[in-house]
Amino acid sequence: MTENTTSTTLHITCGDLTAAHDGRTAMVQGWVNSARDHGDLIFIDVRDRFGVTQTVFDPSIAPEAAALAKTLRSEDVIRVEGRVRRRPAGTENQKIATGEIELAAMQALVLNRSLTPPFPIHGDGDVDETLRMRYRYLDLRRPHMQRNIALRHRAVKTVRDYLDERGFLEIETPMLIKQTPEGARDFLVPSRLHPGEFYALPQSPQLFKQILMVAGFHRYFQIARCFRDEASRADRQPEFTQIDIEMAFPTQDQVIELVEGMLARVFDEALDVQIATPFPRLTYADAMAKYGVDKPDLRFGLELADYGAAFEGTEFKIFASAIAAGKRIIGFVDPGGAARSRREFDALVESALGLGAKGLAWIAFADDGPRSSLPKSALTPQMLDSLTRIGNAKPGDAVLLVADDLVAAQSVAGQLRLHVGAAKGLRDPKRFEFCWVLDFPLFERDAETGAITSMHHPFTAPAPGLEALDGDPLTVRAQHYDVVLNGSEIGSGSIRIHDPELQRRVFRILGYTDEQVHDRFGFLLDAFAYGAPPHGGIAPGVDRLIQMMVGADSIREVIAFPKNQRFQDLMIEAPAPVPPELLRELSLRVDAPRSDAAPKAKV
RNA sequence: GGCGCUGUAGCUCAGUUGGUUAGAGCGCCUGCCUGUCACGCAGGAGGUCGAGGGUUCGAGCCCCUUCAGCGUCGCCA
Repeated sequence: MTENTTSTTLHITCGDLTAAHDGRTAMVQGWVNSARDHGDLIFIDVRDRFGVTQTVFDPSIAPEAAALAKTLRSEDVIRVEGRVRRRPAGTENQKIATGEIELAAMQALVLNRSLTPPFPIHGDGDVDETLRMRYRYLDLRRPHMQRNIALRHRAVKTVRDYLDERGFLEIETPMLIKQTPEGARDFLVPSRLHPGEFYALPQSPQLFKQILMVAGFHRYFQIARCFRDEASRADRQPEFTQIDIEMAFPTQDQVIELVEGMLARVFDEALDVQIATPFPRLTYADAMAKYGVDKPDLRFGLELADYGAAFEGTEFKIFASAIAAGKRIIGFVDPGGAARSRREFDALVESALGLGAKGLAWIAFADDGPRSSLPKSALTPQMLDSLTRIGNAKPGDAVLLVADDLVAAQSVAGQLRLHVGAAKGLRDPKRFEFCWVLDFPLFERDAETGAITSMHHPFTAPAPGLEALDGDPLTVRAQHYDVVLNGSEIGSGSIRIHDPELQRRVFRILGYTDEQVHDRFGFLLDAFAYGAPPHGGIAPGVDRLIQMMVGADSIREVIAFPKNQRFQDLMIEAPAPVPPELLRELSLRVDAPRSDAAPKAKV
């Protein structure tokens, strides 16, 4: 048929063929989206990435083509050539961009037949995810996945343009690097040439991007694949992508402004959504006090407050003893909450217990007088007055309170805030509220071992005022910044340490021996000895950002070939055993149950 | 590793207190149909109720074990 195609035939995609081509001879190629056989008139909708074109087959005009059309089924791949014409008046389809015209088929060719797909391709109905993974090529053909992947492309393209315009160089860093004991579990790659030795896949290009600053590249970025062998989640995958950024001689504000501009442009160009800059900035302490988390969801208020003062001298024994024990009473105002029934409050209490609360106290300021989970005798007028003033509660509101150690109380109250906010429909996925969280502690104490560890990583520079390092390390602030969107951390960065002596001091505080430091980070300290510029950067995560932009429930919806919760690729069936010869070549012996003893999931 | 939810036709699901031959919509197959667009109409095929065991006269339903998927906690510098 190609031979028969004259030079005047327009080769065009299904999305591009419009009324502007009325009267022309044209050819479209694509998949059968749907077939409507009316006997002596057959409509075949041809679909490609760009749209759908209705082709019409009339046996009295093109009998061969019409006979072929009768055999077409969903997802067959076809080529149709004919004349473009306006649809008869009244039969236009307003729902699609190409609905004014149709292609009157003269010739048709089946390029490939398709089996009946295991799930519908047109339409975005729910399908079992195992099945979607197994047939990912069909899943990706579906409209919402095509949209998600295209939007991801547009967003990443915008990032590249934006950073290129600002003098950033895109530089690749190695995937085969050295295992270090810090952080997440590494994926290992055995070395054939060095029997018994292993590479690790990078958890991030952190050290390399700092080395690139020492190397004088000044501004670096990379759309970097990172690997972490930790448990999977709806918003986590064993391999994921970051926009890895590093700059020489930056101030914290410069990094922040760069990222704000980048995100604003990405939302504009990929989503046509305007976001306001600069983003609000909170300190870590403020975020914890007002929202109970270091990644606050600013789409709604319900801010936390310390209600301890209202219970000074209370007769309510639980709170009295909590206060005596130095615990805190943290909670928030639930607007209109006085309308909740007893049953609804009980459900809230259950939710709080599920979140780890020891209990939940509630006081409802109802029109006919206060109701409360507290004993009536405990509800003194002063207490009620004090309660309303602390959170600025109004008649008809309720106050929800948990008592615990500061950290636990904030955490539970913060989660309950999200729970109540979600129940009130305040977590609108179409709204995008960014903020920065600053002034993180540099160190924290490991809850299990009691050891001092880096809150983020050991290369983060402490805030100016180094004398603090000589005192209690836990009081030292970090030049660290997190960018947060709707309650999710979407990027984390810092000004780095560039002074080898300071870096050694931090390692010492973390309890590393000189030998450990030399073994793991010797090359970095060596590099710093040759004129390392002050530097810093950030690494926004691509997957979660795109997930939020498209409003998807899972990161897997914006990754072309994701893995399941057990890190399997169900399409290619990875991981898989390898032939014994390969293992021998790698000097490896497998000590695991035979793979046929525990058969893999088959779909 | 813990906990939770789910598993019934190719897909999405219903299935009452344990009781006749397990249903619906979509899809698939056959036929009819000249303006549909998720075309319509008529007919048809299609089931290891995730798997194994148990209780019972009788199990999709109850019990035990197990597998799988997802969610979540631990974990993720």
